[in-house]
Amino acid sequence: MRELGIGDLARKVKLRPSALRYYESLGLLPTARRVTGRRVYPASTLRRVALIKMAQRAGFTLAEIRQLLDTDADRGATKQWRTLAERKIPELDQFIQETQALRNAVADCLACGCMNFDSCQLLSYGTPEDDA
Amino acid sequence: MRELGIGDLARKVKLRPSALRYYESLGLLPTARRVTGRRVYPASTLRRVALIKMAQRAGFTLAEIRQLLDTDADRGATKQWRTLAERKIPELDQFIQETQALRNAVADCLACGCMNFDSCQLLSYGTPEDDA
DNA sequence: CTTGTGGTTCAAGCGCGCTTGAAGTCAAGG
DNA sequence: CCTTGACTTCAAGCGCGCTTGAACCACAAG
Repeated sequence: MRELGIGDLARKVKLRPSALRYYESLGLLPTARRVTGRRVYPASTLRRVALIKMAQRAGFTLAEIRQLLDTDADRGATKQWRTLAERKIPELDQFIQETQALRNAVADCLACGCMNFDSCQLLSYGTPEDDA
Repeated sequence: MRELGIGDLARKVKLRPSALRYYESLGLLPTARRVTGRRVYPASTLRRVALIKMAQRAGFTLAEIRQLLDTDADRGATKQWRTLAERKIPELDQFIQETQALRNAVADCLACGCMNFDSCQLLSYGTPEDDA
């Protein structure tokens, strides 16, 4: 199976066809080949949608993802992508750290037997004593 | 400074006063004490807002965070919070893994000198060969 | 007293990421 | 032939997380 209809693709990537059309309209997916008016996708689209979903989970907006994926492959795009990527890596790092902290906090808090997250004695990070 | 007005609090936590009022309206923050009609917050609110923001970044909805923080501290709430927390920990773990993967992918891709994320030779993960 | 600053409530609006509805096209099956 | 069902386009709608605007209130400085 080297090609997919929009329904098949949607089922595989667990999105609705409408979402895929929406992505196309935003330039997140290249304009699909049409066969008697219907979209037909190459199998490689699976990978692309997987990337989109992953980036999305990591907090990129669809507009940013569009830049990352560089659908139109225009001349300056490579540099654009590099700039965005360089900007995003430290953001991702910080994000990962924070999420780790939250995960551990939740786990510790469960272990300590406290009533709820807010009242847990173990938690102290993240309280801004600092700035004005 | 043990108590804060809404403007002070907003400045410290880097949110707008409107967001704090909104949180209160959702039950995310306890109904603030009023002094001649105006909200006055104890310093502990800083910590609470920090928790809210952290949980939010980790992909919890405000409704879920409300449950985690258990504002109303009702009888069954402790169990509710534990259930939610237990459900969320593996989600957070998976999320962290995925974000790590993305971070590394972006970094590798930058290093490999490819044109863009989609065309990078190094990337192969995340392609669903599996299910129907 | 007046003006300014920063609060209050409430309802409406906005941006994002889709979804839904209306109206139409096409291909296969009974 | 006629239905069924999956698709098409386009515009409008929705839920979330706030923001904004209108109308009002309270205290402080000039």
